[in-house]
Amino acid sequence: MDTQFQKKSKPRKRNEASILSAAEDVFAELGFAGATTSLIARRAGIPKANLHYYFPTKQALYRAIINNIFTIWLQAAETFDDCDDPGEALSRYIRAKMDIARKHPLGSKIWAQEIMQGAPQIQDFLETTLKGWTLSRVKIIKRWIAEGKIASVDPAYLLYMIWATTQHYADFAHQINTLNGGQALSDKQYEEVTSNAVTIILRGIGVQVQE
Amino acid sequence: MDTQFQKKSKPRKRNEASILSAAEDVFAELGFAGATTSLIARRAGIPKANLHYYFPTKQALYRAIINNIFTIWLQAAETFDDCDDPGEALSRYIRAKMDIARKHPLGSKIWAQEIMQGAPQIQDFLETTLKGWTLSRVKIIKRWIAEGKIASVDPAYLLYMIWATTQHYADFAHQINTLNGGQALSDKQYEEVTSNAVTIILRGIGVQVQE
DNA sequence: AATAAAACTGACCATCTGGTCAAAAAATAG
DNA sequence: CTATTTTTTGACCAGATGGTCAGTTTTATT
Repeated sequence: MDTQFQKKSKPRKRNEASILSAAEDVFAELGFAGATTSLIARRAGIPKANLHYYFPTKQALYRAIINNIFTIWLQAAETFDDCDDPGEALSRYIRAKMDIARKHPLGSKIWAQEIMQGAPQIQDFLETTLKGWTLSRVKIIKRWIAEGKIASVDPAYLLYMIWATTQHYADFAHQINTLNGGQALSDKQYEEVTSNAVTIILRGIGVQVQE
Repeated sequence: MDTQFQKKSKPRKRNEASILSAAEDVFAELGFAGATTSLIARRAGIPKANLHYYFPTKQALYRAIINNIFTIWLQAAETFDDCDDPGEALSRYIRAKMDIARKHPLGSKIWAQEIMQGAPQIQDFLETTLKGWTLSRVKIIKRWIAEGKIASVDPAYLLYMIWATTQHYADFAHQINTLNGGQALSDKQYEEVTSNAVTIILRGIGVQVQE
């Protein structure tokens, strides 16, 4: 029987889920090189040999997690649509990115560490999907500039700024929490921080924004 | 004789320098947990036992590097002075940070990984020096707002945005280079990117900026 | 209940880890 | 040049690492 269409068994589903979750934790905390399969197994509550039954190598496990991160990345990417109103399109995109930073901080950290290490696992993604997406958005932003809808700024640099700001709230959450009296940002604070980012960036590129 | 005032011998100076340089490389690339003393020693061109003669433990070596990063951080911090003109003060600070991001990308990456891992080595610095510095700058920014010199934004969130944008160019240099046709940003591009950041942020908080 | 397939795991392995040490070599001081 | 201090290093250690495997237990199917 073709295993491709075989339903995943109950224990497989349960264990793969808890391994992936533990691995996300550990990879975010220690990076690929620093993470150990025995620590991941311990956090997942299973023996190491069992982990290797589901994911034969540390690399395979890491790649599975990288795949999840891509999926999330693509979801946010889709919110940047070719809209007539740059203010609406950009504010929707920034908000989507801020949302992801809050909901998936571990993925963001793993991504950051991958890039810092020279993207050994995701270089092809950068060169194909990310590059393609960026070029198409650069075109849209250029059109907005040509139509006089936003100030003349280099589109790529604008995107970098959006990425920087939004990912910062995931990657540097610990630093922000420390400055916030040791507390994570509340829902209200996070909404403020999001509005703040949207406002500064939009006003920064000359888009009127109602407060 | 008091060794504290003893001049460092020639070999000591030479070796400590090359070890620190190699260690900065490796820690930035692999994080504290992932870095190995034998790899650092190999890159420094000395046997591992010799490395441990100068830095008894991996921690001691790491702390020495963290100390260097603090020094650099403080240098940038000083450029944010209590100036009458927010535009001038902020643009000077942003430029200083961008400069550091370019000149010391490894330090920035090590800092980023420290924070992502929950700041095991620098928590006290965050709670004392960084917190104190931030509070004092928040006061200055609040005064600017009260005087109507800049728009009403949360000062802390403004600082986060500045940190995010400037550090991004160090931490995510590889991603940016990939999107830049595999080339590092040229001097000219880096100047553009810096001006772009200054412009968007200043305009974003309602400061006129001449282009 | 019988069978086949999937899941589990203790014990094991070669290699690498941070770190030590004693003895040799090089640098420095008198 | 001699004596002393500093530096260098191969060999070594106990523990951890990623990964394997054979045999047992659990689950699913009939």
